[in-house]
Amino acid sequence: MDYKPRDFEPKWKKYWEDHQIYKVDNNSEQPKFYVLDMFPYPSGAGLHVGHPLGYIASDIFARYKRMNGFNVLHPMGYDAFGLPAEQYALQHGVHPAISTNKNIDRYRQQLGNLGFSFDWDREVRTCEPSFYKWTQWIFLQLFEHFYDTEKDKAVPISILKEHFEQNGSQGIQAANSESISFTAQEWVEMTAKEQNDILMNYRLAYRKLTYVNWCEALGTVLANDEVKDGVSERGGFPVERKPMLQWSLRITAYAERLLNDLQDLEWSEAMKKMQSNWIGRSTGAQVFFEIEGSDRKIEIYTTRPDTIFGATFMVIAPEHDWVAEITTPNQEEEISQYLDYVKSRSERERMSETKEVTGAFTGSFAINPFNNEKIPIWIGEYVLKDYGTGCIMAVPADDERDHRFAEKYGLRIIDIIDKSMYEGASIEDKKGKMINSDFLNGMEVMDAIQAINDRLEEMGIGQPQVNYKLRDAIYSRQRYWGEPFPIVYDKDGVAYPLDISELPLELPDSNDFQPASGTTSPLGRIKEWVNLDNGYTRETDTMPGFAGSSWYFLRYMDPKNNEEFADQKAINYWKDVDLYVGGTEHAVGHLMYSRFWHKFLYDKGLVPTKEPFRKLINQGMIQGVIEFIFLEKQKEGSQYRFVSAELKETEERNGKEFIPIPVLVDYVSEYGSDNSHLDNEGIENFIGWRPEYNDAVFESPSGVFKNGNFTPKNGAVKMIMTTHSEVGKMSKSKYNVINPDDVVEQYGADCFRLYEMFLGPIEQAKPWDTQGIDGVSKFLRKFWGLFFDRNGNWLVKEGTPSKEELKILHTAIKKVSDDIERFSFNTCVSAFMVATNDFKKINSNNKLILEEMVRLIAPFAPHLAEELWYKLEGGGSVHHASYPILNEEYLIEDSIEYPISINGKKRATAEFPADASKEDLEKEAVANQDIQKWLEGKTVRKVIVVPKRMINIVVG
RNA sequence: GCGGGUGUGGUGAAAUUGGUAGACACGCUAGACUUAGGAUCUAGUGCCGCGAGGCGUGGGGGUUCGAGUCCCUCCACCCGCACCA
Repeated sequence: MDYKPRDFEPKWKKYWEDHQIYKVDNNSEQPKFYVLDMFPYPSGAGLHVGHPLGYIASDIFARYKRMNGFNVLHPMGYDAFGLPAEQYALQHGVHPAISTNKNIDRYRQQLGNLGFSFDWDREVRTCEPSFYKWTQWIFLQLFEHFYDTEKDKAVPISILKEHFEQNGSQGIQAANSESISFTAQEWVEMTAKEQNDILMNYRLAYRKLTYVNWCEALGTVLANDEVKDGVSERGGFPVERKPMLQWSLRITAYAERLLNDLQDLEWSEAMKKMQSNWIGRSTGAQVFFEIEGSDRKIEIYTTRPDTIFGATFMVIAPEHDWVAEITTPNQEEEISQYLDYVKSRSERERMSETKEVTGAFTGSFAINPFNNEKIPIWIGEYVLKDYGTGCIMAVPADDERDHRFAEKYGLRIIDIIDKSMYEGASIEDKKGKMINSDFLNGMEVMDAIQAINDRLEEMGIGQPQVNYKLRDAIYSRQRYWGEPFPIVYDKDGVAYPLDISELPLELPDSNDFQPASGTTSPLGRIKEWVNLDNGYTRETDTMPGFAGSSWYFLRYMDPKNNEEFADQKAINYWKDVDLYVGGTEHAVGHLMYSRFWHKFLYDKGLVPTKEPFRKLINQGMIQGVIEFIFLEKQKEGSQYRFVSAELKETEERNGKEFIPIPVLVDYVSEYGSDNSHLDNEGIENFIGWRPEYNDAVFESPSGVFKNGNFTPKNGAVKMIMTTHSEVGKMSKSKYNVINPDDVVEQYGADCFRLYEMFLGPIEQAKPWDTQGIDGVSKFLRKFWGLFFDRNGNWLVKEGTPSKEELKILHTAIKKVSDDIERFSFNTCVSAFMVATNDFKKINSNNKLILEEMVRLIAPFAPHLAEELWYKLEGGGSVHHASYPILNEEYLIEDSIEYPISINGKKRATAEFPADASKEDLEKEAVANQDIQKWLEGKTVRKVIVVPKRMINIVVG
């Protein structure tokens, strides 16, 4: 009987489901282990072979831990709200709820195909009211808290109110958007609206007029991490900066903790670096400058306060609040022209054209507090409104951008640092001796920074300050498909939270979910939902895609709870995620927000750990091969002409232009190789798929193909239309998606699992290669062949295993266990191959040995293992059996083959008893026949013996 | 520009603490079996060389009895960030 996975894989899937083999209990005496995958967006394209890579790895690990006596939480769910799901729904003209559910069903079926050990009873969907009730609830908790910078934790807003009533803003230590001061008396006399506005300045979830990333094409604002290179991450649409009244989360309050706690995480250095760069901590100083003819002082932030004597001008951001105020009448024209220019530029242009500095003079001057010199104040695009104070003192001698600006506008440059004693030091290195700097002269830069900071504080015009690049997270989206905000407004616009009894606030059903091109959200159009009987109105924006994913991992612990986001007992049992597997693309989005929410819940005593994800593994992308043929650029109405890759090369040199057209990989022969091409049949298929090219001419060195007729050249027997291959992301638009279902259909789920692992290290990107899978399939048949001969006869024999059999087995146990622990799954697979080959060689069919082998392979090939376990044991599930235990005794060798080297080059090998003494080995090695001829005429100076490893003879 | 990573046969890769480089596969070559082969089995397969032997982990240099592994330096590619004051 041959290995036929199709015969038994479905049977066991059903068995596992019927018998709830993977059900997880929260009440267990066993130690816990939480293995989590980043849950997928159920997009319309379905899963491709890249998605399961991480799921397979985590499933193997979960199964391994389970067999080792852990109570393993290994759940799966769907990140079903947010832009991708909604864009799909819009494109296909169906309601997002319907398309999302359809996509989920497809994902569920595809995932089910692969034999994962998920406890499906714990499935979560972020778009279900029972789930987002608690997303809304956590949002309200954020709304009801502020960040106490003294206690360094979140504290209820009621405490803040009490403080204001008694002391006003005096002595308040809280993270805020801007510093405000008022007395207790003033507070008490304020209207509800005024008080509310002040509280908004402190809430962890707050509403404020901010410059946001507005994406017209998507009809919504986006968070910073959703914008890449000035365009939206989803769809690549232009993004502009625009002031809007939006909800934000005060993640910046947690910046320091988010940075510091990275240190204890078992994440890759790259991942930690990405996060710490995103947080972007810098230390410097805040300095106030007087403005000539005004009693206001302008605040700047600098990391180089020591260079203040070289500050010959100031630059403030064009969006800075004070621009109008400090612009003098005769500069108004110029400034307003410049502002128009800035406005006309897209975010994209602003980011890509950074070499050219631009600006305009406001006409005002600041006063250098140390020498009373007048410093002209300019506005310039290169100063960002969001960072620091939106205003800098420019030191052209010590900053490249300031230098360019000064050169362009003819501003003064004063050298303030002598770097002559530091060869190769760059303009921005903090090295050198201060010159032209009054009381700082002669000091080293680092000392000067200290000295000037002290002086600033003495004079009361500044102080050391820490700054972060991290921005608060914009939390409003002007879209339909998201969690509604549990917020209502009175007629003054004061925001009130809904009571928990009113949660979930369900998303109203509507077929009018198109995003508006202006700034109103689709929900705003549902008047009966927005307007309440008491005259209050609802918030019409929805929450962003990252809302649900910021806490979903906690919900799996107790997914059906309707009283709490999860039962405290469950949370205290499962605590945190021990192993989290997912892609690097979430480095600064999801992973940052989750850590932030988790820390907030930690402050509230609702979770027992500071960090949600202890260990993180980033699976590499499985890339697809994209195949192109080339369409000649042509005049309107003329015939389509395609050429092969070679022809394109030559014709391009003659000035012709071509457009690469992707071809379905199914039509390409030998795809991914140097010889990838379309043959006659391939071209017919291509035309069938793209009928608009029905009459096109196809040309290659092998001939011409047109209307089904092939005219050969150079004696060719068929059309060879060479394609151009590229390796890239698998995507529907590139027609290079491989569906795991097809692979499972052909080879079986176990083979698919094993092959994806065998492909290479889990963290590495690698192209999908259709050829290699045969090797794994062959291995599975060989493994099966240890149990059955080709006629289906049972080969397994009872008896005492031989020493040799035990050695092969335990070598495999050691290798596989060690390699699972270090997430080296590709080498596990090769260890199985080695063991199988070895057993085959000695015709081993011992039952005790094979039982162990079946348990060893169970996490990798769960169906095969279950089938063989059933044949061996007659019942029970191998997945409830224990993992094989290594007995080192079986690995001990009687004799060892030593390599013998001369001056480090291997010249011979020889077998010696394992317990041979160093002296004997030395003597024997030198006496070795093969070695002797190398020693002729040489003197042996030294012999190095590393027991059980090697022998090296040093000659001179 | 800054930060991180990678570089090993024709290909995917292995080598866990400095100790036989290329395990395990794919591919390729030859052979066996077979009505057939895109099935199976056997042998071979880093490169150069008939051979003895030499060379070999991106290049160059160093430490060491011994370096893919450690140090210095240069190069290439990939990823992330990028006017952050």
